[in-house]
Amino acid sequence: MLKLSRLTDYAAVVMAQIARHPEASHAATELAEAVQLPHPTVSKTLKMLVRAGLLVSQRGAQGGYRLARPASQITAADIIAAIEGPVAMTECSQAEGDCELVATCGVADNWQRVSLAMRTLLESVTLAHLADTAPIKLPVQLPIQTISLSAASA
Amino acid sequence: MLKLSRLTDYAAVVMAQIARHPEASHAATELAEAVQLPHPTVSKTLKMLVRAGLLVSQRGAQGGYRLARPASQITAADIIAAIEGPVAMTECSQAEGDCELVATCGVADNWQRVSLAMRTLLESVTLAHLADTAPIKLPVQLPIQTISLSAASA
DNA sequence: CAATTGAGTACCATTTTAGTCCTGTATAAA
DNA sequence: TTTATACAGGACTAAAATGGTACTCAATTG
Repeated sequence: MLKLSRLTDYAAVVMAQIARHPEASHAATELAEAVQLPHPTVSKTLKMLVRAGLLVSQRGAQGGYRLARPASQITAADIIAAIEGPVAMTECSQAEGDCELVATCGVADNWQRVSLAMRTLLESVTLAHLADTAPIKLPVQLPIQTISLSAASA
Repeated sequence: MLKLSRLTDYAAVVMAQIARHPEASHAATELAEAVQLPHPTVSKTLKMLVRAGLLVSQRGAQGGYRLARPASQITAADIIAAIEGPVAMTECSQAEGDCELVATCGVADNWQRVSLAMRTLLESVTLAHLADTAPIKLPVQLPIQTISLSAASA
């Protein structure tokens, strides 16, 4: 289904929750209650987000998590990458790209273009958009024509 | 990584292979050799593609598989859906949509919009594009602004 | 120093995915 | 009509990813 993993889903929800109160520090326990998810799982997710540089953590009493930068500067692609690794539709879309079938494959180039277009789409959606309870209104203005399937230099 | 499953990847490769010789009937064995993949796996993939209506099969001697319609009328989304089910980024993006967290989630609507934009993107890429050994040149002209994040009626 | 809260690690259960095999059935050609 | 070819369907197994839990350590505050 080309679905996000459940943890990624959680991550988005939690990030949105934090983004709605950007001033405060949010303890894992508090967040877990707010989003109605098991505490250890939320905690795990938060740690991944810290490691990816999307959140900063403060230990000790009165500690908790805060956004590392404004919600408008955190993208859906960032969140997905934090949990699942870089957005890439196929083996060969990744940097390492050690697929032994490249010779007989014949679709690698084109998949990579599609993959790039998807990444661009996801990079155009910010946490501020996601956290907004009202449906997003802004036109994204994706320059998809120039990116997706013509001369991509990847 | 928001990655395609390996079977989906195979499906795309096999479909492209068939698309390059649309006149002939292609036996599973022949295709397996052409793309250098284990025969039973290719066979399984082919069966799924038939069930999804993307291929038609012919039993008996000289039988095999052919495209059910021109390559230009089969999309990447079709192929993905044939193997993985409908393209949907989150639980709640699907028709059934029985996620109990909708209340506390707060990002469902917006994820659905993103999901829809991705689906549109994948629907704009045809098998003819994928099968083309040269990088795709055509501008896709996705009307993404009107679809992705503004008033979607889903 | 004690209470709070995050960090790290290891582990287990479940689910999904991938791959194989076997038996049945339709078709075409000899 | 017989035989070889080739798809159909389903059952089964193995492997991997995923999700979830538990436990211990480290840091900060008061």
